[in-house]
Amino acid sequence: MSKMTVPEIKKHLANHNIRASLPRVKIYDYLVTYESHPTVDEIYNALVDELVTLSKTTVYNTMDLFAENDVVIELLIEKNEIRYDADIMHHGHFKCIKCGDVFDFDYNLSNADHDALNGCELKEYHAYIKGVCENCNPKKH
Amino acid sequence: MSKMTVPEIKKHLANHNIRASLPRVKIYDYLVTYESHPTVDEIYNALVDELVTLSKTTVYNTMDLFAENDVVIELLIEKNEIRYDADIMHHGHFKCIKCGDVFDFDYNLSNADHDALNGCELKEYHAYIKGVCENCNPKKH
DNA sequence: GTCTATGCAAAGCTTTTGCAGGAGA
DNA sequence: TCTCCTGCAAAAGCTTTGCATAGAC
Repeated sequence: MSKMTVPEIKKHLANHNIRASLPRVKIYDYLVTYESHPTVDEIYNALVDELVTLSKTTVYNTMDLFAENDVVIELLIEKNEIRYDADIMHHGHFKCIKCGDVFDFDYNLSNADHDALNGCELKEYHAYIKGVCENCNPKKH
Repeated sequence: MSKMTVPEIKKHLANHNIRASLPRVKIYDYLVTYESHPTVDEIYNALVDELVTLSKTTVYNTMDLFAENDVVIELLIEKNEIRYDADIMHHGHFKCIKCGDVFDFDYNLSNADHDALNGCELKEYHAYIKGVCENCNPKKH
């Protein structure tokens, strides 16, 4: 059950100067459908059954292309691990250290007190919090 | 010119259940002296002239130990790159995409609007901003 | 003296690169 | 036809592991 139709995905990619191809459309579809902030490995494993000739090289190439063209954001939360988010709106990420799931949350870092950055040109805001989510929290009521 | 004396460093490490050794003291001294948020490679290269038998294995082991015992924070700003910060107080990092330098700035993510995290136990706050610093900004006055 | 840390060498992974074949315009 | 994309194989590079020696207490 996708959140975007294939023509919508094609148009969205074209708007970001990315030509459509089967791997690119399927990868983008996977990202917007599951919103699971997957790694390259997870994307590859999720799609290789359907796209039997898919290679990790293509997934790496595609994710780099998507990131360069602002179609996805690279999430750096755990070391030696890059996750991808197709929601490029300004938001934060919460990672549960028990179940490993990553949730979105709203915040506004640009309102924060960062006078030290006067004179700097700010381009990208990133924020994440680690902790224990409601489902994993034994204190939940 | 160090910001902490060797006895102070030894005591600080001991307070965090870390035994002193020459590599550990020198690495910690390097972190607090230069505040440059270095990578393992940069730490190794900076110290190997003085500690001629130093190995990267030791730097890796030491940084993992420091991170586990809350003596340093791991900064994940650029993919495939881990930087270390001996300032474990809650603060944000600004990385200049031109010169590559990383500066600290104050902020308070805990004041942010993140109702979505009600019920979650929040343990670590991380925030970073990328942009162009004052020195690299051609528009500076 | 005992236990722990160091550091060399080798292994293990992830990621990148080179390139030939194939798909799309 | 021409260009770009794909994906196999190999290379590269960072990080981890095993283990014998060295050092800390």
